[in-house]
Order: sequence, then structure tokens, then C-alpha cells
Amino acid sequence: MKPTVHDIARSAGVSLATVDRVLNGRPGVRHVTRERVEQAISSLGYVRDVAAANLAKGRTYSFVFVLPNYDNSFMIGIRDEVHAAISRSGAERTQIRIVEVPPFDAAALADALNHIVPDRPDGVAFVAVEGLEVHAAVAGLKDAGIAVVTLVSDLPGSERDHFAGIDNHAAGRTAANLLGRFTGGRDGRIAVIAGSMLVRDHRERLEGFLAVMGESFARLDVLPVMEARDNPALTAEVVSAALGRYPDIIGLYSLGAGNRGMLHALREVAREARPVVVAHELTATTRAALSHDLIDAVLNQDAGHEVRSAIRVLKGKVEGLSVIAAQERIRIDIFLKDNMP
Amino acid sequence: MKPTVHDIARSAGVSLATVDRVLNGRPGVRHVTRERVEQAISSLGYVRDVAAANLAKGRTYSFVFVLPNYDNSFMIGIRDEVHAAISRSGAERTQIRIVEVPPFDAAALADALNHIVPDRPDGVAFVAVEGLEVHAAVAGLKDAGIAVVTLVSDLPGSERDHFAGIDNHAAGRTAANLLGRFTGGRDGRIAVIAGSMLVRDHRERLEGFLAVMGESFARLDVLPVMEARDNPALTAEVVSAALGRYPDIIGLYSLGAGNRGMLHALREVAREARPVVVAHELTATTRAALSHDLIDAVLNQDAGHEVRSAIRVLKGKVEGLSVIAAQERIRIDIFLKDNMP
DNA sequence: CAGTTTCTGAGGTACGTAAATCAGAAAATC
DNA sequence: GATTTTCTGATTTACGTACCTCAGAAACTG
Repeated sequence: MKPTVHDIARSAGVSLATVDRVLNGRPGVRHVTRERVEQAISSLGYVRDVAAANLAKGRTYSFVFVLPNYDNSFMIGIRDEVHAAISRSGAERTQIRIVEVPPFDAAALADALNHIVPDRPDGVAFVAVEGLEVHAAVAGLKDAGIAVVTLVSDLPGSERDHFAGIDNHAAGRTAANLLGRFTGGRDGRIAVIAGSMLVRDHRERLEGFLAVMGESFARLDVLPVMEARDNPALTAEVVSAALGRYPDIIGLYSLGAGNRGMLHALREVAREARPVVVAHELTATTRAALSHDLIDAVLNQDAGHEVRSAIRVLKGKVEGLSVIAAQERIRIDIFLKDNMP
Repeated sequence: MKPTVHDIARSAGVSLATVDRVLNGRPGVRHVTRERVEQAISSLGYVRDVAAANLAKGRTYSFVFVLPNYDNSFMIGIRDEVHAAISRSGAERTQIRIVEVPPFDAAALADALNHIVPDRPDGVAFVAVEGLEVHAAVAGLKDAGIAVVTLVSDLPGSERDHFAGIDNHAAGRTAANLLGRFTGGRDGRIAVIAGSMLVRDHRERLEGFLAVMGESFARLDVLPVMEARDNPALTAEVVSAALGRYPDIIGLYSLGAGNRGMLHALREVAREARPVVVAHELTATTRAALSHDLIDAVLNQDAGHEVRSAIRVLKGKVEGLSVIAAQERIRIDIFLKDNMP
């Protein structure tokens, strides 16, 4: 059956201690001996029994999740999922801590990350905000040998090990494709409402959206993006104003988290005059709007999947294991009212 | 830190052996003592360390996957995923065996399931075909204490523990919704091509499709479903004939696995006269067709997710553990050319 | 060649649980 | 009251790995 360290020791003609030294990269093994052991390992197809190893080590992985204390439904969902993971953590030999930081604040985020280093956790997951200080903080974490994963929002060019989130550019393209087709050949204007162009996700979504609009739906006239900082009242106002000013708005793309406000504005429009609406993130709000035909499609990233994936990847990094790539790719879910989960 | 059996023994004032008897339902414990131990377990919040337990037991889970030797891309994908799981199984204390059966053959499937019982595996996953003998076979497996999961195609009303697959009714509804909207207000006919109405998945998809077509898109005239047993040549012929006979076909729903044949027929139609096409399962074929605008949307069930989910659920059943419901729900993925993974 | 350093082997303990054996206590039976 | 049965406790071994100590061998150093 499955070969053990004992089998390797016997096969290589060395003692168990030497095998252990080779396996765990400890010093005190001559080069030739090390090679003999490695030869035996690969020829027997030995794989370390992670469960037994963890038991022996008594190791519990310690991870820190740095999350913005931003109270939109999606971020609340992320926090809930982390808490769910924490409640399961007993059985999974993981200890997870949440650190909250103010949203959209690179300095505060970098500060929080820097403060984590002395605790020497095994891994850190955080929602990235762009900024040189954040890049530096990531480098600091990596220098301390801490695994780093970005969550929801990425930090390309940094030393992070992995990004657990969606391709926002592709999400924007998908939104454009849906909106273009759902408007069904009619001409008209398209309004885009965003939170802030300072946030990478929103910017990327817009880029993708505009690209496809230009390529495939030239008949549609995309209005300049409206930024309303995901604030419900402001969003409602801005959307209302746009709909009033341009009666030929036949499509609306809400790429941020301002859905509540947007819906408020939409309800004031007569049913048959309502534009086609594509929004992001399946929450109680968007779910209800989907079933009442106020929103036509919702693009979603599965918060549970993202959080679980981040944890799996962190564990994998710590153990030096490979991950199942397909399992860790976060999909851009499209929900119509008929395929809501 | 995490309480162990030793802590419980101490807290309940009994020996380790007694705790073990209670934990593993072994006889030889007085009622009052058992209660004292259970009290200690719940008050300390003890959870058994599954890794340590498996190590001690030396247990390896043995599962059997019963799959049709049906060579469409999707089933090949399922088999590949099972093989991938097998190759990982060393590290996961699982031993997985594949049994192949002829497709759409209830008697052969039941026979295969019955033959598995004497091997006494811990769990069985199979692609269901309807039939009384299959229900009986499932009952036989359950009587033998074997966990049973249906994969891709369900067997409602049977004693199976879980279904790892999508809601095909909802998939059909989603297809109708997409097709209805993508045809953009135009009138015309819709053609539906299926494998066989004898297969539950196909039947359910059609039901859902027709329901939404009737509810929301009365302007579209759905032609009687064409069955071509997922045979490429036959499918091509049937689709070609339909497109020739009804020039006003503006939408096509391929709910089975006959995509290759359907695409062959579609390529003979001038680009601008092509209908809107919704198909199932993201394979190399449909993926290419999506990027070349031959297919407009693909509904997909993630084979990898289904297989991994089936294994997780089987393990959970054997261990008497609960599963993360959200993680085990197989989504109906919608892929446009922009959000293909 | 004695002394030092580097390598290797042997052996043990530990992790948390399962499972077995054996002995003693309590309860039931004769 | 002696015997049997049922319950309970104590103790031990095992699973596969990690990690520690100690001793001795081999290889270098001066």
C-alpha cells in the first residue's frame, strides 16, 4: 500500500532520521546520501501524509483576513463567509482572525498589514487598495515568509501569491454583451453608474464594458459614467436625474454597489419605459429585483467560494502543495431570475 | 485549546476507554455514565479530530463511480475529473474505482449497482437512469449501509442520499429566458433539438423551456422538439431540414449533447440569417463556437465541481459529518463569449 | 595521529484517536 | 454466599510523521 517513511528508509538503506532530514530539509546529510533518499522517494512514489504530519506537528494554520469595514451587502457577505470559516476552523486546524480597516484607504491598509508581520501568521488575505505603501507592505509580509492572497480586489505587480477574485475586465465585457443583446436591436443611450473610478474593480469593469460596447454595439450611445460612491441616496438622485434628462436611455449598467439607490430611482419609472438593467452581486436586494423584473441580469462573484478558495490557497502555499487550478478560479456567475440559486 | 478525548475523560471523571465507547457507540456503558460523558462532550465543545481518527483507524474510504461509457465531451469530462480525483486520492485517503455501464440502460445500471454491494465500498456515485430496478438497486445499496449519490442525472423518489447535479428544469427556464431576450422582440419560430425525451435531464430542460416560452414569449412559436439521440450526423440532418423548411427560425435551443452536428448544420446558413443559439455544456466544440459567434450562450454544469462535490458528500455521509450546503449546490453556469473560463 | 567537525543511526516521545486486553467492581442469578 | 454476567477503568499498541537526544562513524583539520 501507500509507502511510508519507513519504506523509504529501508529502500534507501538509511535510517528513519536521515529520511526525515531529507524530507524536511534539515542539515546533516551528505550529498550522495540525500540523493539516494530522494531517488527512493520518487521511485516509491512517496507522498507525505499531510494529516499525520499536521498531527505530529500539532500545527494549526493561523491566517489573518484584512477586510474593509464597508457595509454594503457584498462585503457583509464576505465577512459572514469568513466567520463561517472561523466556526468550521476547529475541525480544519486553522485559526482565522479578522482585522478591519477603513475602506479605500491605502495608508490604513498598509499600516494594518505592517502591524500583522510581528504576529507571524502563516498567511494573510486582504482586499487590496492601490498604493505604493501597500506594495511595500506586501513585500514586507513576503519577506517574513507569510503567504499572501488578495481577495475580491487584486494588486497586480505586487508580490502576492494569488488573487481570489474575478476578472473584472471580463465581467464588464460580459455586462456589455448582455445589455447589448437584451436591448434587442433598438437604438438608444446606455447609462453607467459606478461607485468610484478610484477603485480598481470598478475601473476594470468599465473598461471591459466600454470595449465591447464600442466593438459590437455601436448603435448604443454610452453616457459618461456616473460616480456616486455607492451611496444609496446619491445614487438614486443621479440615476433619477439621468433618466429624466435622457428619455431614450434603454440600458443601465450598475457596476458598483449602489443597487439600492438605483432601484429606488427605477421604481419611479413606468414599467414599460424601464431600461434593461444589468447589475453586480447577488444580494437580497438584487435577488428581489431580479424576480420582480426590475433587474434583468446580475453578475456575481461567489463570496463563499472566494473565501474558501483563499483559505485553501493559503493552506496550500504553507504546505508547499499545489492547488487544483480549476477549483480556485472564481467564476463570473450570471444570474437571471430563472437560475438564481 | 481544542479539547481532546483526554479532557473529556478528566472532566467526566471516567477513563479514556469509556469516552471511546460513548464516542463510537460501543456497548458497555451504563446509562448515567453515558449521559455524564455526553454532557462533558457538549459542555467542552469537543469535536473529533477526523484526521487523527482516520490515522488511527488506518481507514481509506472506498468509493465506486458508475459511469455510462458514453463518449460525448461532457461524459468524457466527467470521467477525466474522476480520474483526476483518483490521482489525488493518495493524499486524501480515498480509493476510487470506476465501473462503466452502457448508457440509457436501466437494467445494466441496476445490475452494475447490485454487483457492487458484495464489495462493500463506503459509497457509490452513479449517473441515474430511470427504472424500477434502479430504485431497487439503490435500496439494496442503502440496506448494505453504503452512501449513495446520484451524479449529473438524478433519481428522485429513490433512497439516494444526495444529488450532485443541476436543476434541469431551471436550466431550461434560463435557456428560454436568454433565447427570448436575445431574439430581441422579433417574431418567429424557435427550434429545439434534444437527445432523447426518455432521458430525465432532457425532459426536464424541455419542460422548463416551454414553460417560460409560454409565460413570457408568446410571440415566439416553438416547433415540436426534434430528437436525434445526440448523434452528430442525425442531428445535422434534422437541424438542416428544419432550417430549410422554416426560414423564420430565429432561435435554436440545443438541450442535449448533439452540438457538433447542430453546428455543422448552422455553418451552412449565411451569417446574417443564423438564429440565436443556446446550447448546453462548455466543451472544446461549444467554446470555439461561442468565440466565433455561432453559439450565443452556453449553459454549463461544472463537471469538476460535480465530481469533487460527490466525493465530498460521500465522505461526509460516511463520517456522519454535515456538508456546506452552498458549496455542494451545483450552479447553472451561463457562458457568453466574454466570461468563458 | 590526535582532535575537531560533519554526518548518520538508533531510539525515544509526541500528536489525537481507535481498538484491544485485562482486571476489578457492581449487579444480577442461582 | 458463590457464581455468573454486565459494566467500567487502566493500560497498551498502533497509525504516519515530526522532532529531539545521544552515540558512534566518517571525514576533515592541524
